[in-house]
Amino acid sequence: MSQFIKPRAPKGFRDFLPRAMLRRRYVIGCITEIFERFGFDPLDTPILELRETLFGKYGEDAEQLIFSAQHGRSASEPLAMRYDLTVPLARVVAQHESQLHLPFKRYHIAPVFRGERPQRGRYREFYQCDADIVGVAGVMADAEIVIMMQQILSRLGFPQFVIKINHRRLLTAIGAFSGLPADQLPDLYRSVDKYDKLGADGVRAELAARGIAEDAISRMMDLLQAHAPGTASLDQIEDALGKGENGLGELRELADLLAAAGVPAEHYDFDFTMVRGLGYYTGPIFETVISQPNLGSITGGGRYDNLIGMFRRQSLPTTGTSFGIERIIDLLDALDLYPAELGGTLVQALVTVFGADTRHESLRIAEALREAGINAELHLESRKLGRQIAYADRKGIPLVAIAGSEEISAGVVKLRRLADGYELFVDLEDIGYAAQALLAGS
RNA sequence: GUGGAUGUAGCUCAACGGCAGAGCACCUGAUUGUGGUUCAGGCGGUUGAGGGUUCAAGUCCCUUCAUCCACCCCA
Repeated sequence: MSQFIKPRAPKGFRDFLPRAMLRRRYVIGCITEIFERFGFDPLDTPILELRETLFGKYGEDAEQLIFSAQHGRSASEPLAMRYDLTVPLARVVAQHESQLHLPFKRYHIAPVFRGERPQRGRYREFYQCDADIVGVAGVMADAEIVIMMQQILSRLGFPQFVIKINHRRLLTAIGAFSGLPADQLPDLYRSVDKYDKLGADGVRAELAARGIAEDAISRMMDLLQAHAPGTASLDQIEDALGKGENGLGELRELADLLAAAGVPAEHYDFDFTMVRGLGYYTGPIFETVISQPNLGSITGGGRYDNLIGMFRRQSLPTTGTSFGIERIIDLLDALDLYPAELGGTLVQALVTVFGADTRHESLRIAEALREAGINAELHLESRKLGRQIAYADRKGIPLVAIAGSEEISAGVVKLRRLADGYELFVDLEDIGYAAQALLAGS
């Protein structure tokens, strides 16, 4: 035993066996389909970026989680593994702008890496599914992102979900209104973000612990907790803050557009206690939380108009969202929301082999099935028939094609459907059609 | 990074400081051309690793590694 290396993936990194892979492919397929339906085109970028591309974008804490990736003998270019897909997007836009047409709408589904301590729903390598619109400053772009989020979450079959919407400028305005110094805004964000977990009193306590004045706390808590159906909560805030560059106008416009697009009112909600952690957001922000099994947020996004300016003289307005497919998959697992036909294998038919004298015929059967578009696996060893059928059964292959000496001398193939044991004989030239019919359940 | 819990067969878990076990899975046969049920048999372990206490350690102590949970942070 000790001569073997203990088989183990690195901490926070996972293998995906076929059954899990099929589920991932299903989820990614649903999301991709709707991204494309909304006019987004695919983009991919290297897993490694120059260290200087990533650093200075995420904040000090996050930077400590970036994996560096050095090759032993070429230390000339300091490299790091990508931490998200947003900074690579900004780099690509700045680098290839002559080849892109604005507005640039791209989606990007790829693994990213963070050196966090792993936990359920949190890994060191995980996929992000991002869709972003570069070059549009107006709320139409934000509205399209939210409309698309709503369609994807519905498509995945979540019975109930709420997209929380807030606005970064509104949070800033509330802070200013309450008399909070600008340099304490990050403290405000961090504490308010825990509202769901700590409750109003917990947030008050934490703000106080951060050294924020009592009267400022109570003034802003009243505003942050404003909650009323539809745009009524916006009215409450406006009564206190008045009109101005506080994001309220954009949120009203957003509500108007969502309603016009037919987004059901129960699927979105203005929630002034929702804060996105990342510092680069500048406008409307979005987040979806599903609370049944609590795995944290499954989507996150918003407007970040200044990020591209890190790579380019003039920035470009950008808005977008990210789907956390690892958590979505964990939720679909828990709620069992996969379509029934999603099994453990893609193989639709197993072609049995009796022995050396019949294997030519088995090869021809497999080929006939494949020509008919059926995923056919040829049994590569001539074990006894019961073993071969048992193999198909355990693997979840629905059909077995049998051609022993009896069938061969009669010029036919026997097809057996394992679900109900139904069998029929067909000519080789009809096998594709017959197999299709059996798979369809007739 | 901080705190807590847990590591025994491929998997889920038992075993008072006293011979390491069960269920499931796997393999073989009953059934030489028919799976899922049943029956019989079989394979499978340096109890995560290292050290200590003891006549004796899976069990107690220390160290270390890993996993899970909470915090921090996030998808």
